[in-house]
Amino acid sequence: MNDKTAPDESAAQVTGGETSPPTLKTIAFMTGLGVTTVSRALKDAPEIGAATRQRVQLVARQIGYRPNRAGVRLRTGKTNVISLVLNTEEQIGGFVSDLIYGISEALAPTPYHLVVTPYSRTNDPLEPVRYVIETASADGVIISHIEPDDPRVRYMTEHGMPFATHGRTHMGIEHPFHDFDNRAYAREAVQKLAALGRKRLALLAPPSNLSYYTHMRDGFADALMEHGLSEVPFPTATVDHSIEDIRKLAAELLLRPNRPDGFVSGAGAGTFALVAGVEDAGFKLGQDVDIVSKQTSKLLHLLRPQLYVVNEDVRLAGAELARAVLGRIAGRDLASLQSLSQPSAVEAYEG
Amino acid sequence: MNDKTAPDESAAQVTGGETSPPTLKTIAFMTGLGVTTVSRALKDAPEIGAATRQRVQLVARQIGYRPNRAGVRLRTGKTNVISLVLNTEEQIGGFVSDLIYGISEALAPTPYHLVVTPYSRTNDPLEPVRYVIETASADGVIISHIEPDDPRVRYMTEHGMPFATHGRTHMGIEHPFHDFDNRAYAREAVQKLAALGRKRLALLAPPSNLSYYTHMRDGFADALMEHGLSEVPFPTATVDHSIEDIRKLAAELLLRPNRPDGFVSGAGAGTFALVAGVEDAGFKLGQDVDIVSKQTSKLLHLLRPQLYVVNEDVRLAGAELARAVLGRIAGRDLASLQSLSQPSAVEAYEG
DNA sequence: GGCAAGAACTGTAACGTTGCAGCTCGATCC
DNA sequence: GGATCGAGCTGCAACGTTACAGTTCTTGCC
Repeated sequence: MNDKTAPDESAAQVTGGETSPPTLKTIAFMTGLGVTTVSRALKDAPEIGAATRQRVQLVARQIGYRPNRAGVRLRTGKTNVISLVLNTEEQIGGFVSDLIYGISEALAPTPYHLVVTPYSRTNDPLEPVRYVIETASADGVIISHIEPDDPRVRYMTEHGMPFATHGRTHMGIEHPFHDFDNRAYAREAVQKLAALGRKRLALLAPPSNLSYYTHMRDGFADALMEHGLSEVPFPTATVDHSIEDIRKLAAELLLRPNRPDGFVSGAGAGTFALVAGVEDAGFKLGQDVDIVSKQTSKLLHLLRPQLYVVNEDVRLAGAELARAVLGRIAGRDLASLQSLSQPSAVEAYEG
Repeated sequence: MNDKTAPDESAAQVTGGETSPPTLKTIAFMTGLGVTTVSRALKDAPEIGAATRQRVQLVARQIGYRPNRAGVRLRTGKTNVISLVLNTEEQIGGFVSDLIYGISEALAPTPYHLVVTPYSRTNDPLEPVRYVIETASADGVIISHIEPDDPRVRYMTEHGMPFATHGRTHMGIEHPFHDFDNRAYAREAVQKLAALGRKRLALLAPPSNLSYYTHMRDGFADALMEHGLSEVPFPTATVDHSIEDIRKLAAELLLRPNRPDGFVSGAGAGTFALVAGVEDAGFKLGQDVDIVSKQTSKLLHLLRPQLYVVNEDVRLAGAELARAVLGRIAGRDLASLQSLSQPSAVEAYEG
């Protein structure tokens, strides 16, 4: 009956010898069915009888069948790959580690693999995204360092590539994202400093081209107004500057006549530099100056217990981003794929 | 002449319309050659005429031909993937980020993609390796957290899977690796403390099941002997313990009668905890106690300028590991695929 | 009894690539 | 002049999968 499938080396699967991984053909041979039937049965197609379906699935499970990724990919174009696009000149810190852990844990129970696609600042940030799309090497993409009008978002939208962004855009394109509410963070931070009696605050802001620069700035400005505080401009420094730069700039700022008595810091590593700068200038933390900082790892209170911290859970962000791209690929409703994580309350050291 | 290849939709490539990526067929049609010839010509096969070869390669370059990964993989089994196996319960810090940057930069000029394969401590560490081998989902593997007798190394060797390890084994199997010379580091660290007049040293060691535990311990012990110093056992703490644990244990240690006056620390994050513990116990860094620590990011001197540090370049390690697996895949000589990175000199703070 | 309908299954072809076994044709040899 | 050779090219088949277009066979209807 099975003139075609029977007499080839699939029989070897059963009779022993070299064990190459089972394929549909193996199962077809074992069950006496056609390859097509097996394929359909494994995907719960309705036109396959319930008994057959169960039988095939049982055999498949028993022999540890796993669809061949290359076969599926060649036939259907589905790669089962999510590409994480990373800037390899990322600032210091465990940020990226946690993001990757979060993503890969979320992908673990799915058939998706995580591929890291790097680019360096010298390259066009669009380059890796173009590569993924041109070579169709992933079903979905995750990007970070989002700008309000982000060319990558435009490009992927135009080319129908599902993606999720770690940060929000403001360009009239709706898309999946996850973001930390930096506006709320800045407000909380200012409120804390106000409660401590601080009057003249400076902001160690993100790079001004990124979306969350605006969010953080807005929250900062709003809260200043609300509490009747004034801002000491700290314009040239951003969390992306080198440690040495931030340190020097902070020290200089504190030696000016109208020195700040409080800082809001947008990133943990920047805070290390900020503290050093404050102390270089001869001021004492918790006495002359207070600092509220975000952190992604829990080291700041070991640096100086006088710091006030808000924790940002990047691992969670990774998991949310993974869920968001997968949801997009599955065609789920956009609203459920956009999430904003609220800052925890400002924490003082409790030793 | 070309009854088979000519009249299909490959023509559409040239005439415009929907642009699906070019394949061998496209080039075959454009050059008037057979698909096989084009394939051979692109790999510089000797049986293709020099003129034809150049012509084909020119056309391929012009239209931006890229081999279809799924096609190649299905046909040859070659995945062009390197899998990085990671423990998602990794200690804090940018360690993994840097490793990934190093690897992906080294892979960038090659056709290889980097896939991150996670596992958590609760799982069998062999599981991800088995997965990669059973599904043949990578051409090479990179693993870290190496044990002297590592089951993953044995497994991959037995199954002929190329790999490189971040750390050395001692099990009679030669394989590619990159390692930081933790023995030399510990010796340098002890020497520094001896020069500072310290007499009773404690070691914040790696987890005792890992290879570099032994290396660091040996270097530590050798140098103690050499300089006539004594060890204060600090047995329960390892760099993998939580920050709170290390902190508490360090404080306790310092309140014992025979307290240490110097520490050698095996990891940056551990040093944060160590410093806190020392200060909890009421001792002063640089006065009552000195600490020499490894670090992978440059934050320790901002934590306390009194610390002595040795830098470990993890990005370099990543690049070396990538080179090592690729070399193994290419069948290169083992000796050239094993590298040991020497610690930089101990650095004091220069503010 | 003949026929239509549908349930359950099937083979073929194709995705893009490469190993293999050819084929053609001009040059060389005896 | 016919056989031989090799350079240069070719089509076929296969890797594992799935869309598509059937093919059987049972069942129910008139």
